[in-house]
Amino acid sequence: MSGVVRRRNSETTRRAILGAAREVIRERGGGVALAEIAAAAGVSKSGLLHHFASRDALFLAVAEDIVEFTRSRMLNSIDSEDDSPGRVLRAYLRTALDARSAREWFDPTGLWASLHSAPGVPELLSEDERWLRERFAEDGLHPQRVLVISRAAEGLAVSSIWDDLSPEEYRLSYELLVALTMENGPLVT
Amino acid sequence: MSGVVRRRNSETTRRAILGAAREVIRERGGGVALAEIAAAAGVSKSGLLHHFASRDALFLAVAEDIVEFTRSRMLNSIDSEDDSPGRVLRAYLRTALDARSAREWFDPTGLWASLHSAPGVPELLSEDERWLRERFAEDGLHPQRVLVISRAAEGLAVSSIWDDLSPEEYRLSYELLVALTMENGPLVT
DNA sequence: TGTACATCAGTGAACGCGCGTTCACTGATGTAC
DNA sequence: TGTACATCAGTGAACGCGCGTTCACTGATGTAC
Repeated sequence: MSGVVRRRNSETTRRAILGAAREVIRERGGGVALAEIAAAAGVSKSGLLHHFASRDALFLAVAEDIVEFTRSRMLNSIDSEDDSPGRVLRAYLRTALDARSAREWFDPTGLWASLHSAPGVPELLSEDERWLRERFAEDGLHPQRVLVISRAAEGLAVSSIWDDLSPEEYRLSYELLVALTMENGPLVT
Repeated sequence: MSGVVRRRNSETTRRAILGAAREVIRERGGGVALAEIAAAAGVSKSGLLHHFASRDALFLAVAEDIVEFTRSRMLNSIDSEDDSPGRVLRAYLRTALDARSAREWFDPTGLWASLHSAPGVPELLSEDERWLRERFAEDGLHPQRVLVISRAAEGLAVSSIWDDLSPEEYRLSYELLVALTMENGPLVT
């Protein structure tokens, strides 16, 4: 066949850099040097720049990578047996409040805040948020519930990282939010 | 009297620098140059360094300033006529979700995330959060309500800045949270 | 009142270092003939 | 099969710039006598 077979696999290196970048930015903040990311990916600084033209380009790519990954994980997390109102919101809770995800979305060094400065990232996030709200709207749950529960999930995710929240308190909060999706109708009379 | 009268008022300059720092960091992110903060405060870079020994020292002072200011504003915002359960939480909602405050606490460039890297700041925030939780606990409102409402307020504050949330939607959310403090008892049966 | 000295907010220039970006180059693999 | 050439992932050294920090200094105000 006429397809080009890459000698050292370019796509693999690219993904290694993206993963390393996400990890290192999360751990050390948005101020990290590219050299540090490159080292974590097992490539030289020039090697990194070969795949991503600039710091901004890398940061935007990281943001896209996370959004795409998280969105698909949420969709996969929808329980196909579950056909009562709130199934999408429950999948969101599972995804967003899973310990790993929480650290991916919100984190002490401000992963998102760091990425936010790269051109294109704010637009990307707004669009993702809009998409999410639409899914929730189709979910059959009373709007009051969607609003309170989704915001509380976000607040909880933030707090779970910044403040020191005990695991029990965290689990309790999570279960309370899930329980709120199991009933329907307005929250206030 | 024997008190020292300062010629160019040191305290005034100090406060001007703190205010300028908060403003500039919020607008341009935690990566701003000290020169820019100094310029906004109407002082030379050396002048700034005369008051705050280092970048880290300045950032910690800014965090302390915001915490102190916000805490006192919340306390002042407690309605003395209001003696039903949830008065503290309502004061918190007023303070945290006031447009100005929201921008002070959470903001697109990650004011807190930026400050977070300065030594001492994480401890400061944890301690403030703990203090706040204690006030809420004394408030007479069912724990489920405290938990969901306070987290939702945080989530809403974050979202109001990062995502483009319409003013109506914001107001609606705010009023819903306040309404939730006006009833009592568990949220789920 | 005058004089000598101390204090201290604020300055400007210079230093040094870290980091993003550039660039010429390597060497492994693929293609044309 | 062999030879000449193209492609391209990845490298290392050097450049240049921005920025935090240092330092010697200024000048206004205060104090001692």
